Amino acid sequence: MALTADLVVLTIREHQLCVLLVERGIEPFAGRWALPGGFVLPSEDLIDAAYRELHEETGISRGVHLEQLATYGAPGRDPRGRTVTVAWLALAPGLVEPVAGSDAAGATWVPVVDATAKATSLAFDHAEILADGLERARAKLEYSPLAAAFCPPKFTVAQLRAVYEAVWGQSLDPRNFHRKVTRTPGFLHPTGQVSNADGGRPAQLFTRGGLDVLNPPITRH
Amino acid sequence: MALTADLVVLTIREHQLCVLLVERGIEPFAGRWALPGGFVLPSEDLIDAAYRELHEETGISRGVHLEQLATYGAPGRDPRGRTVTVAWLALAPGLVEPVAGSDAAGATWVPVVDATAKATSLAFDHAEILADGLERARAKLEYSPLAAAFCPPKFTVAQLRAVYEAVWGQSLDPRNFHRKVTRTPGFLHPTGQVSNADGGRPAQLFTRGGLDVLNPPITRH
DNA sequence: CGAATAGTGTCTATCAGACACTATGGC
DNA sequence: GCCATAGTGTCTGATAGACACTATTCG
Repeated sequence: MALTADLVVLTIREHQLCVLLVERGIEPFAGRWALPGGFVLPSEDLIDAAYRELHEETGISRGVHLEQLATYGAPGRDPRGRTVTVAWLALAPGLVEPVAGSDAAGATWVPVVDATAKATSLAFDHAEILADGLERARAKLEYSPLAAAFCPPKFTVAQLRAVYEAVWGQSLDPRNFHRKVTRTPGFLHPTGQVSNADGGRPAQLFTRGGLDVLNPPITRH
Repeated sequence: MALTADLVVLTIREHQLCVLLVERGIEPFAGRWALPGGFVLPSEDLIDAAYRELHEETGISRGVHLEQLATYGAPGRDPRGRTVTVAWLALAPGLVEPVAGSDAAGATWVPVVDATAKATSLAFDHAEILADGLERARAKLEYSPLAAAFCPPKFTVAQLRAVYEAVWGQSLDPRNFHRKVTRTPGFLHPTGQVSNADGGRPAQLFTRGGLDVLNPPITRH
């Protein structure tokens, strides 16, 4: 019984939700796009395998949210034989560049709209895993402060709103959003610094607060 | 690499949330309580293994909600060697009796207050798995119509409320609860029949509606 | 009748969404 | 001044929770 760890790594680039995909260099599915991943080592904890693969593909090892997604083990999912994969969801800030110098022939950020449109061209059952990961991410933005995981350590309310808009694919009222997130105690921690990167009035910079459940949630429409 | 399926099977008995536990007959952890489970067969789908184990322990094969919980694979979790387990959450109506004639030395419904109090006496990492299952069940009652999975095919609003009260461990206002669940379109489907089992005014009997997400949710205080 | 449970109506505080308005920067 | 973005105030409709009240059965 072979055990692997596969990763749904999401980030925001140019206001678009993107997923990290690799082009497979070997059979099966050589030349096809796949989620990054690999075998779990014999005495390695499952989450350590996920962190290791994440580091090998992206070069990053800190500041990334990582949570277990689900486990997939349909008997025919790998033509080489029985392989069970534990899938993980990782959320990375937008500034991360994937490294091509690893075992990934070419790791690239692909907009999820493109990836899901070409879902049938993904290797193994990775289209299903990707869909589950997207659903999990979209749902968790509502009731957890997870959106901040897509932002750099210090960020503005507008940056945070851009995350919600990219993940949900819908625009939100900037004024109501601002009021909502700043008046949820523990969600954001003000730094006193400002950023005027966008040409308008300078915006306050925040860091992530210690909250882990949003109550009331940020509602999606 | 050994792969197993373990089950957190919950039900309501006498207004108490109970979990199905078995007494282990063999080493390791012989004589200790454990979650029911067993090995996944070489060419068996993961969910089929979960259904099979569930059937072997409880005799039931239909009308049970079953969903994947998480996968646990810490290197030292099984003293016999590397074993990864996919844990499942099952919710059963209250009338189910466990069968003792299977490979389980003795499967019993244990109130979760007792099971969590004696958490350290559970085999393997089953205390952690049980805690995760309980947390999942409690959270899902809020935003899904899952509570009906604890009820027989036809049930009253009071029975449904008893599920929420047992799982959450808090009492709810019967009048507001009634208004809430009956005015959420698609949650409950009226049958036109009544039940007068409780001595007061006869109550309407409902079946589960087709809804799969409660919006707005049933809030937990 | 009283006791018990089922079910409805109503009040109030709160909140999401819409949107007018003010604040503060660059050009 | 003009434009863009940041941030606040206010109105309205919806809703959760508290609880008075009516309805229907049993004994």
